[in-house]
Amino acid sequence: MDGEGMPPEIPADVRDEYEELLPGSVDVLPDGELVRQLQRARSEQRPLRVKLGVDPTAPDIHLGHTVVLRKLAQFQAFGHTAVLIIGDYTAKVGDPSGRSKSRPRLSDEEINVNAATYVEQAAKVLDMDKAELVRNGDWLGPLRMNEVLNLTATVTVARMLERDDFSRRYLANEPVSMLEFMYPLLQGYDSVAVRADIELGGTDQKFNLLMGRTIMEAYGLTPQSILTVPLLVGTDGEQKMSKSYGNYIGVSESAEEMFGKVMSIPDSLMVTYWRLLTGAGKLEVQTVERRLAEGGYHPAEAKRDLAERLVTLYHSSGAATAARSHFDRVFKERDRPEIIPEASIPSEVIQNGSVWLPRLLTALGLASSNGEAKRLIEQGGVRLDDAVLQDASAELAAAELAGSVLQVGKRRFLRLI
RNA sequence: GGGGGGGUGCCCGAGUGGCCAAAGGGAGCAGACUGUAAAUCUGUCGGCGCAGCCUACGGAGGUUCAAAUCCUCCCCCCCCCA
Repeated sequence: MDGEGMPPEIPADVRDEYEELLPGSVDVLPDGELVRQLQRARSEQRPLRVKLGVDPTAPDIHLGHTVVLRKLAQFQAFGHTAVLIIGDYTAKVGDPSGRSKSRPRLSDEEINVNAATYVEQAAKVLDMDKAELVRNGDWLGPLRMNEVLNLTATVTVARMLERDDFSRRYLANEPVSMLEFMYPLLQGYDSVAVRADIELGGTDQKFNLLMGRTIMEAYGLTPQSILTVPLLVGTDGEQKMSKSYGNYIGVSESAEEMFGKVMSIPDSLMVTYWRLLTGAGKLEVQTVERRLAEGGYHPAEAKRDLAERLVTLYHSSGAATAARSHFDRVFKERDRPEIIPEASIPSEVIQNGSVWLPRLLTALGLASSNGEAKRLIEQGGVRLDDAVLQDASAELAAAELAGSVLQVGKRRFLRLI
């Protein structure tokens, strides 16, 4: 994971740069090309154009996206140009990478909304003032049929089927649409359009990134080199972080939420998160790893530190400290949080001055149906002022509920007013 | 264009006329244990104030006392041949 195949001789003038950019990458291809580009940039006194394409397919950026954004920010820090492509057009095609199914195609409105929040959230990691921000609809939209045909002529079906997920689906008798075949071609054309020197992406993008080289060459350009970063495993510890798997931590989530989600990751993921998400140097990560291995650092404590660090990054150190004490209070001491959201009892659930508990829970959004609410109650998951309620048929006097704290599960609290 | 296979709950998948709100697994949710970790165990897992009713097995009709299961038409996916 730390840059295999490091060329034996790194010229002194770019060594620092190279040794900072390489860690945290998986593939840097072709061999030695990055070093040559860094040197060329230096001798020609021009920054490298470093491309990153993101498709606004979901409204939020999560920590998984930040891995590659951080890498891009590193290039920025060395004076190179970050070219951030919002794939408004490709979002409509839907990248099938790593998926067993084709994605649903999005509407223009969804894409625009998503694109706006993406840029806003990417700014938490990237210096957007220095970045070049473009939308690929600007050049993909106006393409004429004959230009598209020229593009498709650059690649063979056999080459397409080299892509792992295409061939897997093909062999499993699952559909692969022609539209999906277009995706790598369009992404490659983006590289032509922005004259990319380097393209970054997750490891699942390797094929697409390499396709960019083929296509740039076909268009008479110097092919980009590529750098891939690891895919971040989500909070479930199993699958890559993704909104659709529900295992993500969004960069715009509240400090408390973020802290809690980090605490819920499996221990085995801690060091990886430390390495990929915090910006901590190699040495620091190694120290954490060693202390954990030696047993002098309790994993729960290490995870708190990790959570605090991440919250600091996306909120502030004050918010992080507060989130930490909130966490300890609620989950370690099993106490109530200091700040509990308030809600009034909806009038429609009150009948003759009393409320049927399941209906109350549903009305307040603490359960999705009366049936689920009953289940929660019967299983001892509902408390009123710290007392477990187990009678799902209970009728409570509405007047007496005011001021009480309703708790569902371990973490959902609501004060009734 | 011809022939064959298939579409089941969030996902995988069993089920070929009643015992089917549909086996089993996974995910989720709640509980126990704990460090909101892992592993494990228990319960639950369409809706309805629920011994009943409603909605559901790609869609629409039909046969039947009774259909996820049988028939007709349609839609979608895959394979083989052309």
